[in-house]
Amino acid sequence: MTRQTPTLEDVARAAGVSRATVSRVVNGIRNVDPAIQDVVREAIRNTGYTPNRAARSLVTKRAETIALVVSGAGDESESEQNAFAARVLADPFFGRVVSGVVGFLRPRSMYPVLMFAETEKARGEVLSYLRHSSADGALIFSTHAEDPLPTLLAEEDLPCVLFARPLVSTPVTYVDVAHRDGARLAAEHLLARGCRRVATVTGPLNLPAAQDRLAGFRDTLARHGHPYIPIAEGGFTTESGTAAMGRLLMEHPDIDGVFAANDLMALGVVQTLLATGRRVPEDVAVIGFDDSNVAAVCRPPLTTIRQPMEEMAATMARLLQEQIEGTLSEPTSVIFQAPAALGPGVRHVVRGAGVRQRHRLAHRALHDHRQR
Amino acid sequence: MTRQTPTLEDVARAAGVSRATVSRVVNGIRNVDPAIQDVVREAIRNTGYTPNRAARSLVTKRAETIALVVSGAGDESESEQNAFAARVLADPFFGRVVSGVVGFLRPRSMYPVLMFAETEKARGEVLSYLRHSSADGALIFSTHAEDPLPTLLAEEDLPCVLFARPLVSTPVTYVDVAHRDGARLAAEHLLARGCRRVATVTGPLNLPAAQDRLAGFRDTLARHGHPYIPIAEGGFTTESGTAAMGRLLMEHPDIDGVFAANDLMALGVVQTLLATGRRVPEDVAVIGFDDSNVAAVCRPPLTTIRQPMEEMAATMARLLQEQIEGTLSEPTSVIFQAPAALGPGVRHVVRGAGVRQRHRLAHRALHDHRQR
DNA sequence: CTGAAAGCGCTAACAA
DNA sequence: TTGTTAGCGCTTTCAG
Repeated sequence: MTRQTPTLEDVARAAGVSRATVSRVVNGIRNVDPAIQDVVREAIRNTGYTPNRAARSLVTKRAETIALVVSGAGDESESEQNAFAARVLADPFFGRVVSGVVGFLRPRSMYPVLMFAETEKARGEVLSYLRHSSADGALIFSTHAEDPLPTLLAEEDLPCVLFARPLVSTPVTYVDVAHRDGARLAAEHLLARGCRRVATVTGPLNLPAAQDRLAGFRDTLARHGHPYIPIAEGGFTTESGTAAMGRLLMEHPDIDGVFAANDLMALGVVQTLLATGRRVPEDVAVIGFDDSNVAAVCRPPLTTIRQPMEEMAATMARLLQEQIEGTLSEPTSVIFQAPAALGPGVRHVVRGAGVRQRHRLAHRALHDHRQR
Repeated sequence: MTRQTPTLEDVARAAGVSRATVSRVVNGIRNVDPAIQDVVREAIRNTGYTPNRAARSLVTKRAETIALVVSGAGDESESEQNAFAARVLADPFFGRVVSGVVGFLRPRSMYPVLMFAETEKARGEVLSYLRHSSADGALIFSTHAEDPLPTLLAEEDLPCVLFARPLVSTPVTYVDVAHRDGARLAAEHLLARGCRRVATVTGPLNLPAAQDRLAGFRDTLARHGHPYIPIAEGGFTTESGTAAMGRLLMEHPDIDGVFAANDLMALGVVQTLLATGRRVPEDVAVIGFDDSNVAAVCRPPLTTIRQPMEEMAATMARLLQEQIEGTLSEPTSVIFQAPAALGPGVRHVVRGAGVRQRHRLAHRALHDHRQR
């Protein structure tokens, strides 16, 4: 019934040459007579041949595929797994990331495989997937600070690139944004607006990103004569933003400016402010930090610090590719500047130029690490 | 350097049996002495063996992988390809779909590979990917009515399931929502609110979904004594909603109720209404149709017809699986009811129960089709 | 119930 | 420059 897909053998026969020769032209290896190349290419066209990935992968140990892994830390129960996936995927953050990755992969005819690694078992599957070269490497997006996956991958020298600097020091390549600089811009924005009683809703403080945004915000305000800043910790969700703002208002009802460590929380903050009869931004100015793109659909328009998420994701893919090809031997990090943008869709002058930094690791530390 | 991953051979040696026997227990084939099974399983545990997918796939012609394909119709230029991908991925619709698919796949330790097929070349790649069983089947999400991909797949009997009924009649399985019923609920909602001068912003009218939503809306209103309904065609984006509402107001400034054929457009509609000094919903009531989940982050809360997107996507995965396993021979369609929900997060009483329908195809039509 | 043997389609030495 | 050959790791007849 189902027509067989043509093999190298078929092409070889059609072209009157050996399999090896066909293989050579398919893989663009020189040392093939140009005339024969033409004949072979013609035969390929006639037969409609395309290489069988499984067969090729079996011998080359290359899948020409990369894994896009969303990983957590815990050991969620079966029932919580779907919820985990749903939560991550529902976040607009995800679409932007995939978009950036796909932008890099597409021209290379590569396709990402989507994996989740929030349990011990799932991590094991990711590991064996990579060990078998079912994927040549992984792009890791952790939702928890203590995610063990990066270390597990690094221990086995499996190619991977992280989104965001990991909490534990692991010799691994990552891409991140300059959180402190972004937070500084947020602080300056509020000050420039004339806010004098500012507060911040932070992300989960065990996350480096959340810490850095808080630190950058605090430092800037301190430098401007505001040594004490009320803070409330949130969980990067809209609901947590709503709650956190409620707590802040309880203690400090006269707040006139708020920096929310991400846009979803900023949304929650705005909702609480409106619900308590305050006007935004007349009474209280709010600025977010752009992980998602909710700022674009928000009324009133949300002021936010723009992260070049797509570019960051594309850069991750590029670094992974270099790692797979062996072009990149040492762990590297690329830090993007987060340019300020007021409101959604505002054209920003400062492009987010990536600043690549060599990550020098003490030999000893690396060694110790390998010893586990 | 890189430790070899253990093979069947290794396990066989450790267990003192042949490769074939190990393979049998790995694949759960009966007719293996229980005692030997234990020995083998122990050896598997000790060696840390996991099957090599490429090798297995080479012989079984099964990849245990499915493709999640976002396909367009046109033949976009190179530069437009990224834009295409970005547009689709930015839409929250996408996250919900992936979430639903992953919900089905995860418990089966399967992972989807993400593909785009908006050009001739990309379609070719998807086809050969499936022909080679690099993926066992495809879940297709078309963004255009004249997408040739479903037909191409059907012609080669490659397993696939579509999201939404295709425009051209193709013997292919699909999952859809009862657009007319949903639109009817939207109409009834507006009438119940007391609206008397209603209008609608439709989707691209070459899409069956957009046609059906329009038809359902019109029919219901006609039945209630409103034979004429102003309409403006949009493109399922926020901007197109803004523009369409502007056109409607130009001709009919006294509109007091609007049905937008999706939420993104509803957002645009609301923005135009507010911008022209109208209050929502006091002056003009707006109801959307939920493709994305923007309704949840919208102020004022958007009233919308809820589509059970995740369940629909999960059902697509299930149908594809059945097709791959050969359990499902004939093309089938599953139509979900779209329950009405007022505002975001409102618990709806009517669950979206899937109504499976056999899709009876005239033998002759099918035959003609196969002849191309 | 178990093992031996023959490939799946491809690449990569190694010869010619 | 080209062909021959030996596998990659697995499943699957076919004997035993």
